[in-house]
Amino acid sequence: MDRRILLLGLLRMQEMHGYQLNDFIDRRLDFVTDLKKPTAYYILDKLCKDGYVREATEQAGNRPERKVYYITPEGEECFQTLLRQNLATFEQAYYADDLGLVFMHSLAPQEVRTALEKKVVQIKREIAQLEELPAHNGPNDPVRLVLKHKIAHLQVDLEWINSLSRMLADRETWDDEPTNGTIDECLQVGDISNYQVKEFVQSYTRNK
Amino acid sequence: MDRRILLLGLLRMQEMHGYQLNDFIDRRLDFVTDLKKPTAYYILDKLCKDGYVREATEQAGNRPERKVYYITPEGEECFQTLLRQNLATFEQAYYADDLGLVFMHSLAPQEVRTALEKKVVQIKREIAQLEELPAHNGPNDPVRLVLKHKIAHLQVDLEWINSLSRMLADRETWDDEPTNGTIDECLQVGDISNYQVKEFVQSYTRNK
DNA sequence: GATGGTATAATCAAACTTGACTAGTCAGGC
DNA sequence: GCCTGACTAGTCAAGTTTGATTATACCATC
Repeated sequence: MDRRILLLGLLRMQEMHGYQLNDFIDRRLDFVTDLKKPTAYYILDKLCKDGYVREATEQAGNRPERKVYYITPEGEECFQTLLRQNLATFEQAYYADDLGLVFMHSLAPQEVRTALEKKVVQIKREIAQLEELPAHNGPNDPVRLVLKHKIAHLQVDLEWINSLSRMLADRETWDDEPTNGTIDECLQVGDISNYQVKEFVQSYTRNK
Repeated sequence: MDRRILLLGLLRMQEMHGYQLNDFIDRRLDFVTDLKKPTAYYILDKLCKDGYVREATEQAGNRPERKVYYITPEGEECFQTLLRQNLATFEQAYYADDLGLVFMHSLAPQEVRTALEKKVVQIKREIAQLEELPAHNGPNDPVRLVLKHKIAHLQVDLEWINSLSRMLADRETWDDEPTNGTIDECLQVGDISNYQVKEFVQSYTRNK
C-alpha cells in the first residue's frame, strides 16, 4: 500500500507544509486511509531523499518556522507511474473483523449474536456519517465516488452479519455442527506437514 | 488489527511449532490475513513474554530441534477477551486501491478506463480462485462464511468499477467536470487552517 | 496578568513488519 | 555416491509505523 501516491498527489495540486497535509488528510481523506502524522513526515523525508519532493523552510508571522514541501519534475513522474500501477493492479484488502469470526465456535452462539449486534450498531452509525459528508464538486467528484464504494462495502457487511445472525438465532449450542473445532479438524486431516506424514507412515510400518 | 487472536485461536485448538502455524496460515487463512512468518515469530515471542503461551523445544527424528508452543490458561483468558472485543467492535478497513482513484483526474479518462480493465481481470481471477477453495466442514464452517464475505466484497468492487467505466466510456477529457482539480478546490475553499484564515484576515484589515 | 484550553508544527523512542538470508534434511535422478 | 531441488525451521538487519511528547502561539475569562 504505497502511500507516497497520496502525498505526491496532494503536493501536485498545491505546495504545502506538513501540518497542512496532515490536517487535510485527517479531515477529508479520513475514510480512505489511516496515514498517521509521524508516518507522513517519515514518507516526506524519504521522498526528499529520493528527489521527488523539495523542502524549504518558511516563516509565517512570528510562528515557529515550518517546512514547505514542493513536488519536483521527478516527483511528478513518479506519481504518474505509481498512479498507473495503482489503477491497473488489484491489491488485496484484509478485514480485521473477519479474524474473530473464524473462531466464532469458541463462544456460545447467543453470545456471538449479541456481540455482533453491537458491531451492527457501529456500522450503521458509520454509514450514516459517511452519507452526511458534503459533496464538494458534483456527483463525479472522485472523493465522492470512493465514498460510495466504501458505503457499498459497509452495506455488504451489514447484510452478511444479518444473515449470520439469523443462522445463530435459533441455536443454543454448536453441537449439531459437523465439527466442533473446525480448524482442529483441518489441521488433523489435511494439514500435517509432508515431513510429519512421512514420519508417521514410517513409524506405523515399522511397528507392523 | 490484533493478530494475537489468530495465533492464540490456533494454538487453542492444538499445540504447534512455528513452521506448522505459519504453514497453516499460508495455506488455509491466506485470504483472511497477511501475517508473514517473521511477524508470527515476533508475536509468538511476545505472547511468551506475557505468559499467554509457553514454549518447549522438541526433537523429532534427527531433524534440527524446534519450538512447540502451547497456550496457557492466561492465554485462553486473553483469547476470550480479544475475541469478545473483536466481535463487538467495528474496525475500519481501508482500500489501497481507492487511493489512486482519488487522483483519477490526473490521467486521461480513456487511460483510466484501460487501466481499470486490467484490475477487473485480476479481481475476476481472484473471485474464481476463492470460489474453488474446498469446503471442509459443511456450509457453516466459519472459514467458509468469511470466504463468502470476502467474495461479496469483491463483487461489489467489480460492480463499482464497471459503473465507473461506463461513466468514463464516452469521455475524452475531464473538461466538463465542475472542477479539474477537485482536491485543489477543496484545499483552497474550505481547508485553510484556522490560523491561516486569521492571519489572512489580519493582514487584509491592516492593509485597509 | 495568570490560567486553561485549543491550534499549530513537528519529533522521538519504542514497537512492529518484512525481504533476504542461514542452515540443516530428505527424496529422487544420474 | 553425489547433486539438485524442495521442504523444514527459524533468524536478522533494515525499514516502517505510532503513541507519547515537546514547544510555541493564540484566545477567552477570571
